Amino acid sequence: MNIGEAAKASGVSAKMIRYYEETGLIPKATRTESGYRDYTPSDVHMLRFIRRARDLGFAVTEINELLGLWRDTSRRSADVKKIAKAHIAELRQRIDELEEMAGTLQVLIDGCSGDDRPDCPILANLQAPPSPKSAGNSTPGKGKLNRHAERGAQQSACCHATPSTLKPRAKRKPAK
Amino acid sequence: MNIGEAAKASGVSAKMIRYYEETGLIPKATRTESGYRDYTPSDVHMLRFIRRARDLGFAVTEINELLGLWRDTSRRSADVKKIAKAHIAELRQRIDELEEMAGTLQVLIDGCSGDDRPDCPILANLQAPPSPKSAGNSTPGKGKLNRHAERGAQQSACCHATPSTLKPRAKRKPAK
DNA sequence: TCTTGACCTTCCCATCGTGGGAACCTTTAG
DNA sequence: CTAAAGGTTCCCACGATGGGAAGGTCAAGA
Repeated sequence: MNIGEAAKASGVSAKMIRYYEETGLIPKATRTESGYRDYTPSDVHMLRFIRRARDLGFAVTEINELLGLWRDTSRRSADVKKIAKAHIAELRQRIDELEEMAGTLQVLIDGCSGDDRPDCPILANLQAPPSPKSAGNSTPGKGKLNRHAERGAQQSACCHATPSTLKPRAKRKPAK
Repeated sequence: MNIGEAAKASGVSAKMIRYYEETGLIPKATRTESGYRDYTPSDVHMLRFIRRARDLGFAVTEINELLGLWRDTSRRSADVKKIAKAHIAELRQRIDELEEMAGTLQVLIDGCSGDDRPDCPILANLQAPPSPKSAGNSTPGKGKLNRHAERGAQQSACCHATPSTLKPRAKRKPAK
């Protein structure tokens, strides 16, 4: 079947299928004489696996590891569990961060009259947030929340014969 | 003071200060004779406002609206509250999505022995997730979680004299 | 005075996963 | 035979941020 049909059957868009192929997450599809990609039901199965993993929030690099284990019938479930646990920890961390934001914001919203008057605790807080907690905190600029946190953990030193580096295409140095 | 000092004093990196200026979130800084950007304590105040709003998860477009209200001393607090409420709704939605992921994943993790055997409910679920809920669901490919959801809500039709479009540099629409 | 190092400037690139769209080729239905 | 639908590659954009190169500026110490 062609890419459009595979997309419909798997829930992964044609664009993303090409992208996954390009980055090496999935093997290169075979081609028809005219150059169209051709997919088997087995390929669709794999795409659905990927789709589901994305729905659970796994990053593509993590999915790459999961796919390796999926294909390896002599895998140890401990390895799978380890990845899943690392991922859920990340999810919970993000949840915590968002909840901290939401909690603070809710307090401010509750304190805002929301009428025609200009006075607003929301703006007041943005303008001059109180020191985070307890007394004696005199370094207001240091308490970073690290909201968009720690995304640099790419190099997972995995090594199941990592596909083709899993890095998006070229980077043609302009030879300026 | 120069950009490095302003960065230190506000908690916003020099890179981001230049970016905010470029996108029109903040007005263009005055320059010294030699071309260095020059900041007043008032500018730093504004940068701290931005920093705090980012810490609460507000997107730059939302901060743009908040800044407009902040500067407008005859604002209505209702307008501020509206923005904050819209934002908290978004936060809670993201939290819900993440919690759904984490919940599902936790169940799978709990069911995984995590030993040397290959059998693993995590992989099994990725491979063939059960129908979302109740019986009779025969359209397994349709239940999108919409994880990276609805990000297209840019056009907020705000109109407090939006700075310089707030879009990062060029966009040269090919005049189609 | 000269040097050095720290800082500034602009400009480009990368991230991550996804979509939009142009330009062009192939398949299929009418 | 033609037109539409859908395939192909290639480039661009998003959002917010960081890295870094090439070159100018400033301040402190020899």
